[in-house]
Amino acid sequence: MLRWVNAPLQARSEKTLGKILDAAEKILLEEGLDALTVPRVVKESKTSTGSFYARFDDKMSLLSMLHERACAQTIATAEAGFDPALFEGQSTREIVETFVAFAVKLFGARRSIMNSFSAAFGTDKGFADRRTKTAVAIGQNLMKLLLTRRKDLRHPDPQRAIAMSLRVVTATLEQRNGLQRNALGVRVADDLLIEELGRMILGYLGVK
Amino acid sequence: MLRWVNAPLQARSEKTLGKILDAAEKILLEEGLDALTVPRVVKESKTSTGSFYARFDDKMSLLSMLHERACAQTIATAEAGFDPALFEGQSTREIVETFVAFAVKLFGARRSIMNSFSAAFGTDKGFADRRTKTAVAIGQNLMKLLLTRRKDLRHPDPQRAIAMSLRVVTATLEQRNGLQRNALGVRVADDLLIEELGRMILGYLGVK
DNA sequence: TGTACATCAGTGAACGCGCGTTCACTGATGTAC
DNA sequence: TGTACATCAGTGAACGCGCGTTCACTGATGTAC
Repeated sequence: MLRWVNAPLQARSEKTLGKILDAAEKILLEEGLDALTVPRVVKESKTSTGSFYARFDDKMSLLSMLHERACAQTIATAEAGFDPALFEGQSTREIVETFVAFAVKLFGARRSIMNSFSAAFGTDKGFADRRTKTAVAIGQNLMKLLLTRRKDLRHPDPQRAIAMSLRVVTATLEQRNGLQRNALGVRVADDLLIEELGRMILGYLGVK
Repeated sequence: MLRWVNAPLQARSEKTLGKILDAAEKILLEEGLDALTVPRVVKESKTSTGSFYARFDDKMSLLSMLHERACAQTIATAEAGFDPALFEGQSTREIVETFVAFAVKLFGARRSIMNSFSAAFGTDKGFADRRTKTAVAIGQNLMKLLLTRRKDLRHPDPQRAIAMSLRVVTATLEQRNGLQRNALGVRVADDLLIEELGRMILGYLGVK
């Protein structure tokens, strides 16, 4: 599973690995990918360069591991959150509204680590593959949930429409994060964004 | 206007400046911001480090100038393309469809230079300001055009809806560019994207 | 339980590299008389 | 028109810096008998 690290064999080094990962994640979250240098991680985690390279083959291994963790967590969240059993008795409209609100909160609460990796996507095969895998997994879960309400969707091709909806919602939220609080002059409030995105997606899917 | 360059006084240096800008733009377009180093620009433009620093105070000045040019070009394009006079006699539906198709082509043809700058947005005030200014300008022009058809829009707050539509369309296309050809496993074809985005926005605005 | 030794873990100075930038210099252009 | 000189333009070696990474070393832990 954790293929790119040299697995720790003693509790001591397990702890060091944890400290390194925590520090790296913190730096990534607070200051972005550019600030994530090995000297910085080492300093922040109160370890040493040698310890770092005893755990990771190179800097890329650290990035891969962080990305893998973030992807796995995201997939797990989607699987749990989109479980059809959770929505029994609720209207399709409510499902869509819940999905939108959930997405807004997820992207808004703290900038996802995911966003920090975007710079690496063009270059590296591993990152692109992991990102695709994650997107597909989320898509499949949302799809599975919404297709149980297929008869409530008036869009001629519900499957395509669901994929498109996911794409549009995540893109809008990602962009909003990137722009920091400045898109069209003002940062739109969460409530308003949820309302408008909800309206848009409900209309697009043709929810009765 | 070109505030951050030391203006060339002879035709000779004007030409050198042009070569530097062309090379920089090419590198940015083809290989992204990371590849844009001063040694690289100097080599590609067949000039020299000294020439570079005779024109630009520092590397940031080059980036600012490229960004300024791209923003100005984008604003000019929006002003020309969203001129209400161009759409006389056309239905509101056609306007929206034209807008979406135009946006897809614009982002798709060649990755906009704009996307290359996203990494610098968080850090630098100048970039953020310029980007905001550009977004506002595009928004105002689209707004001016669509508000001439206000009575055709059923959305309770057309102004807000237009701003939201612009945001969603650009975000979706930006994300598509970033993901390179890999979003939900497959890159959606232009035609299909135009169709679905068009359907979504038409429905959202409530075009009759 | 105690001792010897192999392995694991941790340290931090040092290296090579490519970056942004400077600078001493040579050559081209414009200006004054 | 010709000459002298100031200024503009261009060159490329060299500098300092921070990065990713290596390595020789010390200390801690586990294992064998």
